[in-house]
Amino acid sequence: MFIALVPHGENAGRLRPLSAAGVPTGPVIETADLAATVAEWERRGPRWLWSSTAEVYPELLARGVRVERCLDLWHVESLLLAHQGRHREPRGLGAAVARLRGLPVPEDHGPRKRESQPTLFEPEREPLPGDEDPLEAVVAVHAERQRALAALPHADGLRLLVAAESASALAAAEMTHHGLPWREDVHDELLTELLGPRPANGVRPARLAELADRITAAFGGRAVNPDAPASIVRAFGREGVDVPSARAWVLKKVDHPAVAPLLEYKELARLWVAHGWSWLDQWVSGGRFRADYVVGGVVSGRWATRGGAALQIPRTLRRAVVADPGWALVAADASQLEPRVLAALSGDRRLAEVSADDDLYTTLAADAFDGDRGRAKVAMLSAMYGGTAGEAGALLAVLRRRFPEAVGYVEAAAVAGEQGRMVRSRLGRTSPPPSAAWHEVTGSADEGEEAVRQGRRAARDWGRFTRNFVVQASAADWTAALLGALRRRLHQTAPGAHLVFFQHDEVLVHTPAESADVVCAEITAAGEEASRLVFGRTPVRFPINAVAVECYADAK
DNA sequence: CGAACTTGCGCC
DNA sequence: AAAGGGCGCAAGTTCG
Repeated sequence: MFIALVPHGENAGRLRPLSAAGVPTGPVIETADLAATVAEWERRGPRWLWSSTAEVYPELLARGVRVERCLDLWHVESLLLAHQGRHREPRGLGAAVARLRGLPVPEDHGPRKRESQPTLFEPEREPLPGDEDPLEAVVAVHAERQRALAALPHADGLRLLVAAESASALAAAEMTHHGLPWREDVHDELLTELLGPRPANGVRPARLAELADRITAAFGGRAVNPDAPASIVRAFGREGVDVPSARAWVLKKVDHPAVAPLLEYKELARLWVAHGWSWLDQWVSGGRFRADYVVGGVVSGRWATRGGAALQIPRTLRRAVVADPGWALVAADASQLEPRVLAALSGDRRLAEVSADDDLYTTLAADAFDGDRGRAKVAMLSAMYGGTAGEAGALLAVLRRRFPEAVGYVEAAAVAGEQGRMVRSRLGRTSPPPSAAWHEVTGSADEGEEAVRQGRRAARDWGRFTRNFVVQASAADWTAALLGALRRRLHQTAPGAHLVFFQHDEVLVHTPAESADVVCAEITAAGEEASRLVFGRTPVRFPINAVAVECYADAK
């Protein structure tokens, strides 16, 4: 059973039960207490149907209501449009109903960037095109999209994908709601230790000022702005040292007294600017960091975040992520997910055998690279990312000889991209078509040397993108299935435990300490469930390393 | 003057 | 050891 739901105003809303096929099975229900009504209906185990989890669910969570399942029309629309190569078209309910009714399609006004911790307020909703009733619009768009989905050759995969993506959207809202446990005192101590005491706003911390002085001294007393790359390059130039840029790895190779303080400055300045005291003020409150996740924010299906840089938390700050007293954090990551995904995608038997080991690269090295794990890894990464520099080409050739199906799979994807064709993930996430400018450059009739060179380069670049897309997007299929399975399992067997963080192939669960073992077991089970759902009966192993810790920094 | 671009680095 | 893929963010610089 589906229940279509449209909120309006202060915790009011309208719902309508639908059959599995999307046909209304009862009258419209009006409620002045949406949260209570949803909680009531939730006991019957429905699948909620709404225009966008990100818009509807946070308010329900704030009122203490969790739902088990939903179908998120924004994601349905997004995945189906992408499947047709229409990545640039707006996805909201207004756009969807306009397409359905043949009306002009309104622009999506993109989600506004959050400035700080979330506040709850009711955003003013624009009227739908043709003044369509929002509840009727949800029902109509859903029915039409289900028909469209059923007619596709990849219907099963896409159905699974929209379910997993909808579950991911629920998980994302719940993660924001619960927040990542964050010890402000630990963070502050760490900053003070590395940078000196907190300075007044706009003033450089003592440690940075001191390093800046040392840098200036090393350049003979002439002022250098260590925050300005051009200034650094010029300063080295005056000393007779030619550097192409001021990147850390470039400077590391330079022998000059300014290098050491510069590298230290860069590292600390980065911490101060990106995750210093103002970050703490802005993003952490009540002992929680509430990241704002954007599910489906990346074409490959990876999540993005809006504000707070939640997916770029420096490793040193993991010290500040500490479980509440009596609670534990279970940190789990899928080890070497992408090569395993490639093994399953391609059906390469020998690579599947290699995946039996928890450390795939060690076995790969023993199998084909004389035990040299470093080379084995470079070869595999080159296959998945399209690397050619240095040794990579030769190593890739070794890999190709030994694992022809696996390497052939990504190379076919690369060729498709070079020719401007779309590629798809296991479940049907679809790469965007290249831009008009790309076709211009690659299809140019200009036979000049420069034009030909540019065309080849653009083609190769796009091939690298599609080569990586099939792996990265299929990994996103797997993690979406994992998240869906895990949040369901946690709810069933680990009361109180909830997901608090997700980063590409890694999750954190905050749980009452006594449930930590159960949580670890459920994560393993969820991984097996995801592998079966996405890849069927594959011999490829997807081991997950799950460990209960008090502090995130103590994981692995 | 603000907008748009560039640079560099954090994470996977 | 670096470079291949994907991001977000902030400061500096240049553009209009």
